[in-house]
Amino acid sequence: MDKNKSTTEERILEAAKKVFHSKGFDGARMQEIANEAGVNKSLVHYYYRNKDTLFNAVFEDAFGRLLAKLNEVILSDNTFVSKIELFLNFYITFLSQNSYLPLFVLNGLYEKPEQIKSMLAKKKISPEKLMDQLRNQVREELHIDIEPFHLLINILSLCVFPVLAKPLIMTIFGYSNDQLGQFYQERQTTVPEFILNALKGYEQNHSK
Amino acid sequence: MDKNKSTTEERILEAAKKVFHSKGFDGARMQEIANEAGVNKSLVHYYYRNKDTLFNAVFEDAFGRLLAKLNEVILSDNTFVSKIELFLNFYITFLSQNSYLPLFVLNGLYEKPEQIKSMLAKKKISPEKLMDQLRNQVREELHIDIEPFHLLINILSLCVFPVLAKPLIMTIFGYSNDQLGQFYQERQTTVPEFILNALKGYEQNHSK
DNA sequence: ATATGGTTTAACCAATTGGTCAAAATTACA
DNA sequence: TGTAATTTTGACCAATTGGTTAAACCATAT
Repeated sequence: MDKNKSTTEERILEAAKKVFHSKGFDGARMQEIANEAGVNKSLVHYYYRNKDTLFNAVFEDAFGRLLAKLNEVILSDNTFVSKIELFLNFYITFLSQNSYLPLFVLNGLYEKPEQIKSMLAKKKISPEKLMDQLRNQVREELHIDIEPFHLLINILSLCVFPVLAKPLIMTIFGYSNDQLGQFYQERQTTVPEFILNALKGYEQNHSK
Repeated sequence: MDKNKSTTEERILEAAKKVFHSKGFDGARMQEIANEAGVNKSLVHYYYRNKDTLFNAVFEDAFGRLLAKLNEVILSDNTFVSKIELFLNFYITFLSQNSYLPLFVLNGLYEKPEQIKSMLAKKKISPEKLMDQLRNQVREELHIDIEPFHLLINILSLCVFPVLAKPLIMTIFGYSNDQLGQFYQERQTTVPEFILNALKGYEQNHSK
Protein backbone atom coordinates (compact mmCIF):
# COMPACT_ATOMS: atom_id res chain seq x y z
CA MET A 1 0.00 0.00 0.00
CA ASP A 2 2.97 2.36 0.36
CA LYS A 3 2.81 4.43 -2.75
CA ASN A 4 6.11 6.08 -1.89
CA LYS A 5 9.05 5.43 -4.18
CA SER A 6 9.22 2.63 -6.74
CA THR A 7 7.24 2.64 -9.94
CA THR A 8 3.71 1.36 -9.97
CA GLU A 9 4.84 -1.46 -12.18
CA GLU A 10 7.23 -2.57 -9.47
CA ARG A 11 4.61 -2.21 -6.78
CA ILE A 12 2.27 -4.38 -8.78
CA LEU A 13 4.93 -7.04 -9.18
CA GLU A 14 5.65 -6.98 -5.45
CA ALA A 15 1.97 -7.30 -4.68
CA ALA A 16 1.68 -10.14 -7.15
CA LYS A 17 4.57 -11.94 -5.49
CA LYS A 18 2.92 -11.67 -2.12
CA VAL A 19 -0.40 -13.01 -3.33
CA PHE A 20 0.86 -15.69 -5.73
CA HIS A 21 3.43 -16.98 -3.26
CA SER A 22 0.87 -17.62 -0.57
CA LYS A 23 -2.15 -18.62 -2.65
CA GLY A 24 -0.77 -20.08 -5.85
CA PHE A 25 -2.01 -19.38 -9.34
CA ASP A 26 -5.56 -20.65 -8.94
CA GLY A 27 -6.03 -19.19 -5.48
CA ALA A 28 -4.77 -15.74 -6.39
CA ARG A 29 -7.23 -13.02 -7.40
CA MET A 30 -6.33 -10.17 -9.71
CA GLN A 31 -8.46 -7.89 -7.53
CA GLU A 32 -6.50 -8.83 -4.44
CA ILE A 33 -3.25 -8.09 -6.19
CA ALA A 34 -4.59 -4.71 -7.24
CA ASN A 35 -5.69 -3.94 -3.69
CA GLU A 36 -2.36 -5.05 -2.28
CA ALA A 37 -0.62 -2.68 -4.71
CA GLY A 38 -3.11 0.09 -4.02
CA VAL A 39 -4.14 0.51 -7.63
CA ASN A 40 -7.11 -0.10 -9.85
CA LYS A 41 -7.45 -3.61 -11.19
CA SER A 42 -7.22 -2.40 -14.78
CA LEU A 43 -3.75 -1.10 -14.09
CA VAL A 44 -2.60 -4.61 -13.39
CA HIS A 45 -3.77 -5.60 -16.85
CA TYR A 46 -2.22 -2.48 -18.29
CA TYR A 47 1.28 -3.45 -17.17
CA TYR A 48 0.91 -7.22 -17.34
CA ARG A 49 -1.41 -8.29 -20.10
CA ASN A 50 -3.16 -11.03 -18.17
CA LYS A 51 -2.94 -13.34 -15.18
CA ASP A 52 -0.61 -15.77 -16.94
CA THR A 53 1.86 -13.08 -17.90
CA LEU A 54 1.92 -11.73 -14.38
CA PHE A 55 2.33 -15.18 -12.89
CA ASN A 56 5.21 -15.99 -15.19
CA ALA A 57 6.97 -12.80 -14.16
CA VAL A 58 6.58 -13.75 -10.51
CA PHE A 59 7.65 -17.34 -11.04
CA GLU A 60 10.70 -16.46 -13.08
CA ASP A 61 11.78 -14.03 -10.42
CA ALA A 62 11.47 -16.64 -7.67
CA PHE A 63 12.94 -19.63 -9.46
CA GLY A 64 15.66 -17.50 -11.01
CA ARG A 65 16.78 -16.26 -7.62
CA LEU A 66 17.11 -19.74 -6.13
CA LEU A 67 18.82 -21.13 -9.20
CA ALA A 68 21.23 -18.24 -9.47
CA LYS A 69 22.26 -18.60 -5.85
CA LEU A 70 22.84 -22.33 -6.19
CA ASN A 71 24.92 -21.75 -9.29
CA GLU A 72 26.88 -18.90 -7.72
CA VAL A 73 27.71 -20.90 -4.62
CA ILE A 74 28.76 -24.07 -6.40
CA LEU A 75 31.00 -22.22 -8.84
CA SER A 76 32.45 -19.98 -6.14
CA ASP A 77 35.97 -20.25 -4.76
CA ASN A 78 35.27 -22.08 -1.52
CA THR A 79 35.87 -25.43 0.09
CA PHE A 80 33.26 -28.11 -0.32
CA VAL A 81 32.04 -27.75 3.23
CA SER A 82 31.98 -23.97 3.00
CA LYS A 83 29.77 -24.20 -0.02
CA ILE A 84 27.25 -26.32 1.79
CA GLU A 85 27.33 -23.90 4.69
CA LEU A 86 26.90 -20.94 2.36
CA PHE A 87 23.97 -22.43 0.55
CA LEU A 88 22.32 -23.54 3.78
CA ASN A 89 22.80 -20.12 5.27
CA PHE A 90 21.35 -18.31 2.28
CA TYR A 91 18.50 -20.71 2.02
CA ILE A 92 17.52 -20.55 5.66
CA THR A 93 17.85 -16.80 6.14
CA PHE A 94 16.38 -15.83 2.81
CA LEU A 95 13.47 -18.16 3.26
CA SER A 96 12.67 -17.13 6.79
CA GLN A 97 11.50 -13.94 5.10
CA ASN A 98 9.87 -15.73 2.18
CA SER A 99 8.49 -18.84 3.75
CA TYR A 100 6.03 -19.63 0.97
CA LEU A 101 8.60 -19.40 -1.78
CA PRO A 102 9.99 -22.93 -2.00
CA LEU A 103 6.58 -24.53 -2.14
CA PHE A 104 5.49 -21.93 -4.66
CA VAL A 105 8.43 -22.77 -6.90
CA LEU A 106 7.84 -26.48 -6.53
CA ASN A 107 4.22 -26.11 -7.57
CA GLY A 108 5.26 -24.00 -10.51
CA LEU A 109 7.70 -26.65 -11.65
CA TYR A 110 4.93 -29.22 -11.70
CA GLU A 111 2.67 -27.01 -13.76
CA LYS A 112 5.21 -25.66 -16.21
CA PRO A 113 8.28 -27.89 -16.44
CA GLU A 114 9.25 -26.28 -19.75
CA GLN A 115 10.06 -23.08 -17.88
CA ILE A 116 13.02 -24.79 -16.27
CA LYS A 117 14.98 -25.07 -19.47
CA SER A 118 14.36 -21.54 -20.65
CA MET A 119 15.37 -20.31 -17.21
CA LEU A 120 18.59 -22.29 -17.28
CA ALA A 121 19.33 -20.86 -20.71
CA LYS A 122 18.52 -17.31 -19.70
CA LYS A 123 20.72 -17.47 -16.62
CA LYS A 124 23.35 -19.39 -18.58
CA ILE A 125 23.43 -22.19 -16.06
CA SER A 126 24.79 -25.56 -17.10
CA PRO A 127 23.80 -28.53 -14.94
CA GLU A 128 26.65 -30.55 -16.41
CA LYS A 129 29.15 -27.90 -15.38
CA LEU A 130 27.78 -27.89 -11.85
CA MET A 131 28.10 -31.65 -11.64
CA ASP A 132 31.65 -31.62 -12.96
CA GLN A 133 32.59 -28.95 -10.47
CA LEU A 134 31.12 -31.03 -7.67
CA ARG A 135 32.81 -34.24 -8.76
CA ASN A 136 36.21 -32.61 -9.17
CA GLN A 137 36.08 -30.80 -5.87
CA VAL A 138 35.11 -33.91 -3.93
CA ARG A 139 37.90 -35.81 -5.63
CA GLU A 140 40.56 -33.19 -4.95
CA GLU A 141 39.54 -32.22 -1.45
CA LEU A 142 38.40 -35.52 -0.03
CA HIS A 143 40.14 -37.93 -2.40
CA ILE A 144 36.85 -39.65 -3.10
CA ASP A 145 35.60 -40.75 -6.48
CA ILE A 146 31.86 -40.42 -6.44
CA GLU A 147 29.00 -40.15 -8.87
CA PRO A 148 27.99 -36.59 -8.08
CA PHE A 149 24.34 -36.83 -9.04
CA HIS A 150 23.09 -38.62 -5.95
CA LEU A 151 25.30 -36.42 -3.82
CA LEU A 152 23.86 -33.25 -5.33
CA ILE A 153 20.32 -34.48 -4.78
CA ASN A 154 21.18 -35.50 -1.23
CA ILE A 155 22.58 -32.09 -0.44
CA LEU A 156 19.58 -30.37 -1.91
CA SER A 157 17.25 -32.70 -0.01
CA LEU A 158 18.89 -31.96 3.33
CA CYS A 159 18.82 -28.23 2.70
CA VAL A 160 15.46 -27.76 1.10
CA PHE A 161 13.09 -30.29 2.58
CA PRO A 162 13.24 -29.12 6.20
CA VAL A 163 12.24 -25.67 4.99
CA LEU A 164 9.44 -27.08 2.88
CA ALA A 165 8.17 -29.17 5.76
CA LYS A 166 8.02 -26.20 8.10
CA PRO A 167 4.32 -26.56 9.00
CA LEU A 168 4.77 -30.28 9.54
CA ILE A 169 7.63 -29.74 11.94
CA MET A 170 5.96 -26.90 13.76
CA THR A 171 2.73 -28.75 14.33
CA ILE A 172 3.90 -32.31 14.93
CA PHE A 173 6.55 -31.33 17.43
CA GLY A 174 4.74 -28.27 18.69
CA TYR A 175 7.57 -25.92 17.86
CA SER A 176 7.14 -22.20 18.24
CA ASN A 177 8.59 -19.86 15.65
CA ASP A 178 11.58 -19.25 17.90
CA GLN A 179 12.24 -22.94 18.44
CA LEU A 180 12.00 -23.53 14.72
CA GLY A 181 14.51 -20.74 14.16
CA GLN A 182 16.88 -22.47 16.55
CA PHE A 183 16.34 -25.77 14.79
CA TYR A 184 17.36 -24.21 11.49
CA GLN A 185 20.31 -22.58 13.23
CA GLU A 186 21.47 -25.96 14.47
CA ARG A 187 21.24 -27.39 10.99
CA GLN A 188 23.84 -24.92 9.80
CA THR A 189 26.43 -27.03 11.60
CA THR A 190 24.57 -30.33 11.76
CA VAL A 191 24.00 -30.81 8.05
CA PRO A 192 27.52 -30.15 6.73
CA GLU A 193 28.79 -32.50 9.45
CA PHE A 194 26.29 -35.14 8.41
CA ILE A 195 27.25 -34.93 4.76
CA LEU A 196 30.95 -34.91 5.45
CA ASN A 197 30.68 -37.96 7.66
CA ALA A 198 28.72 -39.76 5.02
CA LEU A 199 31.37 -38.99 2.40
CA LYS A 200 34.21 -40.10 4.65
CA GLY A 201 32.45 -43.42 4.92
CA TYR A 202 32.76 -43.78 1.17
CA GLU A 203 36.48 -43.24 1.41
CA GLN A 204 36.98 -46.71 2.91
CA ASN A 205 34.76 -48.45 0.42
CA HIS A 206 35.28 -46.74 -2.91
CA SER A 207 38.52 -44.76 -3.03
CA LYS A 208 41.75 -46.27 -4.17
CA MET B 1 -15.95 -43.84 -15.47
CA ASP B 2 -16.20 -47.55 -14.64
CA LYS B 3 -19.56 -47.82 -12.98
CA ASN B 4 -18.93 -51.48 -12.23
CA LYS B 5 -18.56 -52.47 -8.60
CA SER B 6 -17.95 -50.03 -5.77
CA THR B 7 -20.59 -47.70 -4.45
CA THR B 8 -21.12 -44.36 -6.11
CA GLU B 9 -19.89 -42.71 -2.95
CA GLU B 10 -16.58 -44.51 -3.36
CA ARG B 11 -16.39 -43.68 -7.02
CA ILE B 12 -16.91 -40.03 -6.22
CA LEU B 13 -14.14 -40.13 -3.65
CA GLU B 14 -11.77 -41.78 -6.13
CA ALA B 15 -12.62 -39.17 -8.74
CA ALA B 16 -12.09 -36.42 -6.18
CA LYS B 17 -8.67 -37.84 -5.31
CA LYS B 18 -7.64 -37.82 -8.93
CA VAL B 19 -8.71 -34.24 -9.51
CA PHE B 20 -7.64 -32.74 -6.17
CA HIS B 21 -4.26 -34.47 -6.24
CA SER B 22 -3.32 -33.02 -9.60
CA LYS B 23 -5.02 -29.62 -9.42
CA GLY B 24 -5.20 -28.73 -5.75
CA PHE B 25 -8.19 -27.27 -3.96
CA ASP B 26 -8.50 -24.05 -5.93
CA GLY B 27 -7.77 -25.64 -9.26
CA ALA B 28 -10.25 -28.46 -8.85
CA ARG B 29 -13.78 -28.15 -10.24
CA MET B 30 -16.77 -29.94 -8.78
CA GLN B 31 -18.03 -30.49 -12.31
CA GLU B 32 -14.80 -32.20 -13.31
CA ILE B 33 -15.01 -34.49 -10.31
CA ALA B 34 -18.58 -35.38 -11.23
CA ASN B 35 -17.57 -36.11 -14.83
CA GLU B 36 -14.64 -38.21 -13.67
CA ALA B 37 -17.00 -40.23 -11.48
CA GLY B 38 -19.59 -40.43 -14.23
CA VAL B 39 -22.37 -38.90 -12.16
CA ASN B 40 -24.40 -35.75 -11.97
CA LYS B 41 -22.77 -32.89 -10.15
CA SER B 42 -25.59 -32.73 -7.60
CA LEU B 43 -24.72 -36.23 -6.50
CA VAL B 44 -21.34 -35.04 -5.39
CA HIS B 45 -23.04 -32.55 -3.11
CA TYR B 46 -25.48 -35.22 -2.00
CA TYR B 47 -22.73 -37.42 -0.59
CA TYR B 48 -20.26 -34.73 0.39
CA ARG B 49 -22.02 -31.58 1.50
CA ASN B 50 -19.64 -29.17 -0.20
CA LYS B 51 -16.22 -28.74 -1.71
CA ASP B 52 -14.51 -28.34 1.66
CA THR B 53 -15.98 -31.54 3.05
CA LEU B 54 -14.93 -33.48 -0.01
CA PHE B 55 -11.45 -32.02 0.05
CA ASN B 56 -11.01 -32.89 3.69
CA ALA B 57 -12.00 -36.47 3.00
CA VAL B 58 -9.41 -36.67 0.22
CA PHE B 59 -6.71 -35.00 2.26
CA GLU B 60 -7.25 -37.15 5.32
CA ASP B 61 -7.04 -40.25 3.18
CA ALA B 62 -3.74 -39.17 1.63
CA PHE B 63 -2.02 -37.80 4.69
CA GLY B 64 -3.31 -40.64 6.82
CA ARG B 65 -1.83 -43.23 4.50
CA LEU B 66 1.64 -41.71 4.53
CA LEU B 67 1.60 -41.15 8.26
CA ALA B 68 0.36 -44.64 9.01
CA LYS B 69 3.10 -46.17 6.90
CA LEU B 70 5.81 -44.13 8.55
CA ASN B 71 4.48 -45.11 11.96
CA GLU B 72 4.14 -48.76 11.05
CA VAL B 73 7.67 -48.99 9.71
CA ILE B 74 9.35 -47.19 12.58
CA LEU B 75 7.56 -49.27 15.20
CA SER B 76 8.07 -52.52 13.30
CA ASP B 77 10.47 -55.26 14.30
CA ASN B 78 13.35 -54.54 11.93
CA THR B 79 16.89 -53.30 11.99
CA PHE B 80 17.52 -49.61 11.59
CA VAL B 81 18.76 -49.99 8.06
CA SER B 82 15.90 -52.29 7.12
CA LYS B 83 13.45 -49.69 8.27
CA ILE B 84 14.99 -47.06 6.04
CA GLU B 85 14.92 -49.49 3.15
CA LEU B 86 11.31 -50.38 3.85
CA PHE B 87 10.16 -46.81 4.01
CA LEU B 88 12.12 -45.88 0.91
CA ASN B 89 10.71 -48.82 -0.95
CA PHE B 90 7.14 -48.07 0.02
CA TYR B 91 7.55 -44.43 -0.71
CA ILE B 92 9.09 -44.88 -4.13
CA THR B 93 6.82 -47.64 -5.39
CA PHE B 94 3.63 -46.24 -3.91
CA LEU B 95 4.37 -42.81 -5.26
CA SER B 96 5.32 -43.91 -8.71
CA GLN B 97 1.59 -44.63 -9.00
CA ASN B 98 0.55 -41.47 -7.16
CA SER B 99 3.11 -38.95 -8.26
CA TYR B 100 1.09 -35.90 -7.30
CA LEU B 101 0.40 -37.08 -3.78
CA PRO B 102 3.38 -35.76 -1.80
CA LEU B 103 3.05 -32.26 -3.17
CA PHE B 104 -0.67 -32.41 -2.58
CA VAL B 105 -0.14 -33.33 1.04
CA LEU B 106 2.48 -30.66 1.49
CA ASN B 107 0.16 -28.01 0.13
CA GLY B 108 -2.61 -29.23 2.39
CA LEU B 109 -0.36 -28.96 5.42
CA TYR B 110 0.33 -25.33 4.62
CA GLU B 111 -3.33 -24.53 4.29
CA LYS B 112 -4.64 -26.49 7.24
CA PRO B 113 -1.93 -27.20 9.79
CA GLU B 114 -4.57 -27.97 12.44
CA GLN B 115 -5.49 -31.12 10.54
CA ILE B 116 -2.14 -32.62 11.47
CA LYS B 117 -2.95 -32.89 15.14
CA SER B 118 -6.40 -34.38 14.68
CA MET B 119 -4.92 -36.86 12.25
CA LEU B 120 -2.23 -37.90 14.70
CA ALA B 121 -4.88 -38.35 17.36
CA LYS B 122 -7.20 -40.32 15.11
CA LYS B 123 -4.42 -42.68 14.02
CA LYS B 124 -3.08 -42.77 17.58
CA ILE B 125 0.37 -41.79 16.48
CA SER B 126 2.74 -40.31 19.01
CA PRO B 127 5.69 -38.33 17.64
CA GLU B 128 7.47 -38.67 20.98
CA LYS B 129 7.16 -42.44 20.83
CA LEU B 130 8.61 -42.49 17.31
CA MET B 131 11.55 -40.39 18.43
CA ASP B 132 12.23 -42.56 21.45
CA GLN B 133 12.11 -45.66 19.29
CA LEU B 134 14.58 -44.11 16.88
CA ARG B 135 16.95 -42.96 19.63
CA ASN B 136 16.93 -46.31 21.39
CA GLN B 137 17.45 -48.31 18.25
CA VAL B 138 20.38 -46.22 17.10
CA ARG B 139 21.91 -46.50 20.55
CA GLU B 140 21.49 -50.25 20.79
CA GLU B 141 22.38 -51.18 17.22
CA LEU B 142 25.10 -48.67 16.43
CA HIS B 143 26.19 -47.68 19.94
CA ILE B 144 25.67 -44.04 19.11
CA ASP B 145 24.03 -41.47 21.33
CA ILE B 146 22.29 -39.02 19.07
CA GLU B 147 19.57 -36.43 19.25
CA PRO B 148 17.05 -38.21 17.02
CA PHE B 149 15.18 -35.18 15.77
CA HIS B 150 17.71 -34.03 13.20
CA LEU B 151 18.23 -37.63 12.16
CA LEU B 152 14.54 -38.18 11.60
CA ILE B 153 14.29 -35.02 9.52
CA ASN B 154 17.39 -36.01 7.56
CA ILE B 155 15.96 -39.42 6.75
CA LEU B 156 12.67 -37.93 5.69
CA SER B 157 14.47 -35.34 3.58
CA LEU B 158 16.49 -37.93 1.72
CA CYS B 159 13.44 -40.08 1.09
CA VAL B 160 10.82 -37.51 0.29
CA PHE B 161 12.51 -34.63 -1.47
CA PRO B 162 13.79 -36.53 -4.51
CA VAL B 163 10.23 -37.65 -5.14
CA LEU B 164 8.90 -34.14 -4.70
CA ALA B 165 11.52 -32.73 -7.03
CA LYS B 166 10.66 -35.17 -9.78
CA PRO B 167 9.91 -32.57 -12.46
CA LEU B 168 13.07 -30.66 -11.56
CA ILE B 169 15.21 -33.75 -11.94
CA MET B 170 13.54 -34.89 -15.11
CA THR B 171 13.86 -31.56 -16.84
CA ILE B 172 17.22 -30.31 -15.62
CA PHE B 173 19.00 -33.55 -16.32
CA GLY B 174 16.80 -34.56 -19.20
CA TYR B 175 15.82 -37.85 -17.63
CA SER B 176 13.20 -40.03 -19.24
CA ASN B 177 10.65 -41.80 -17.10
CA ASP B 178 12.70 -44.97 -17.32
CA GLN B 179 15.89 -43.26 -16.30
CA LEU B 180 14.12 -41.66 -13.40
CA GLY B 181 12.85 -45.06 -12.34
CA GLN B 182 16.38 -46.35 -12.34
CA PHE B 183 17.53 -43.34 -10.34
CA TYR B 184 14.96 -44.12 -7.66
CA GLN B 185 15.97 -47.76 -7.80
CA GLU B 186 19.58 -46.81 -7.12
CA ARG B 187 18.53 -44.72 -4.18
CA GLN B 188 17.15 -47.82 -2.49
CA THR B 189 20.74 -48.86 -1.77
CA THR B 190 22.42 -45.47 -2.02
CA VAL B 191 20.43 -43.69 0.66
CA PRO B 192 20.64 -46.25 3.48
CA GLU B 193 24.37 -46.45 2.79
CA PHE B 194 24.66 -42.68 2.92
CA ILE B 195 22.83 -42.46 6.23
CA LEU B 196 24.72 -45.32 7.78
CA ASN B 197 28.05 -43.82 6.80
CA ALA B 198 27.03 -40.50 8.26
CA LEU B 199 26.08 -42.14 11.54
CA LYS B 200 29.30 -44.12 11.74
CA GLY B 201 31.10 -40.82 11.51
CA TYR B 202 29.36 -39.73 14.68
CA GLU B 203 30.65 -42.81 16.43
CA GLN B 204 34.16 -41.38 16.61
CA ASN B 205 33.06 -37.99 17.79
CA HIS B 206 30.16 -38.56 20.14
CA SER B 207 30.06 -42.11 21.47
CA LYS B 208 31.80 -43.11 24.64
C1' DA C 1 -3.57 27.66 -23.33
C1' DT C 2 -3.71 23.36 -25.72
C1' DA C 3 -2.28 19.32 -27.95
C1' DT C 4 -0.01 14.93 -27.04
C1' DG C 5 1.39 10.94 -24.79
C1' DG C 6 1.35 7.85 -21.24
C1' DT C 7 -1.19 6.60 -16.92
C1' DT C 8 -5.26 5.59 -14.04
C1' DT C 9 -9.99 4.86 -13.17
C1' DA C 10 -15.01 3.36 -13.09
C1' DA C 11 -18.35 0.81 -15.24
C1' DC C 12 -19.33 -3.08 -17.42
C1' DC C 13 -19.46 -7.99 -19.41
C1' DA C 14 -19.41 -12.87 -20.51
C1' DA C 15 -18.15 -16.98 -18.58
C1' DT C 16 -17.47 -19.83 -14.78
C1' DT C 17 -18.47 -21.88 -10.41
C1' DG C 18 -20.20 -23.77 -6.05
C1' DG C 19 -24.37 -24.73 -4.55
C1' DT C 20 -29.78 -25.40 -4.33
C1' DC C 21 -34.18 -27.55 -5.28
C1' DA C 22 -37.93 -29.90 -6.88
C1' DA C 23 -38.98 -33.52 -9.69
C1' DA C 24 -37.91 -38.06 -11.59
C1' DA C 25 -36.00 -42.66 -11.25
C1' DT C 26 -34.79 -46.43 -8.59
C1' DT C 27 -34.78 -49.31 -4.61
C1' DA C 28 -36.55 -51.20 -0.28
C1' DC C 29 -40.06 -53.15 2.00
C1' DA C 30 -44.87 -53.90 3.78
C1' DT D 1 -48.55 -54.59 -5.59
C1' DG D 2 -48.32 -50.20 -3.59
C1' DT D 3 -45.85 -46.90 -1.14
C1' DA D 4 -42.30 -44.84 1.42
C1' DA D 5 -37.42 -43.89 1.36
C1' DT D 6 -33.38 -43.32 -1.05
C1' DT D 7 -30.71 -42.08 -5.00
C1' DT D 8 -30.05 -39.46 -9.25
C1' DT D 9 -30.94 -35.87 -12.40
C1' DG D 10 -31.67 -31.34 -14.95
C1' DA D 11 -32.67 -26.73 -14.50
C1' DC D 12 -31.52 -22.90 -12.24
C1' DC D 13 -29.17 -19.10 -9.36
C1' DA D 14 -26.29 -15.70 -7.10
C1' DA D 15 -21.73 -14.57 -6.68
C1' DT D 16 -17.26 -14.36 -8.38
C1' DT D 17 -13.70 -13.61 -11.74
C1' DG D 18 -10.54 -12.38 -15.53
C1' DG D 19 -10.70 -9.24 -18.80
C1' DT D 20 -12.34 -5.02 -21.85
C1' DT D 21 -13.26 -0.27 -22.97
C1' DA D 22 -13.97 4.40 -23.08
C1' DA D 23 -13.38 8.21 -20.59
C1' DA D 24 -10.72 10.94 -17.16
C1' DC D 25 -6.29 12.45 -15.43
C1' DC D 26 -1.81 14.39 -15.66
C1' DA D 27 2.71 15.71 -17.02
C1' DT D 28 5.30 17.83 -20.61
C1' DA D 29 6.37 20.13 -24.72
C1' DT D 30 4.96 23.42 -28.08
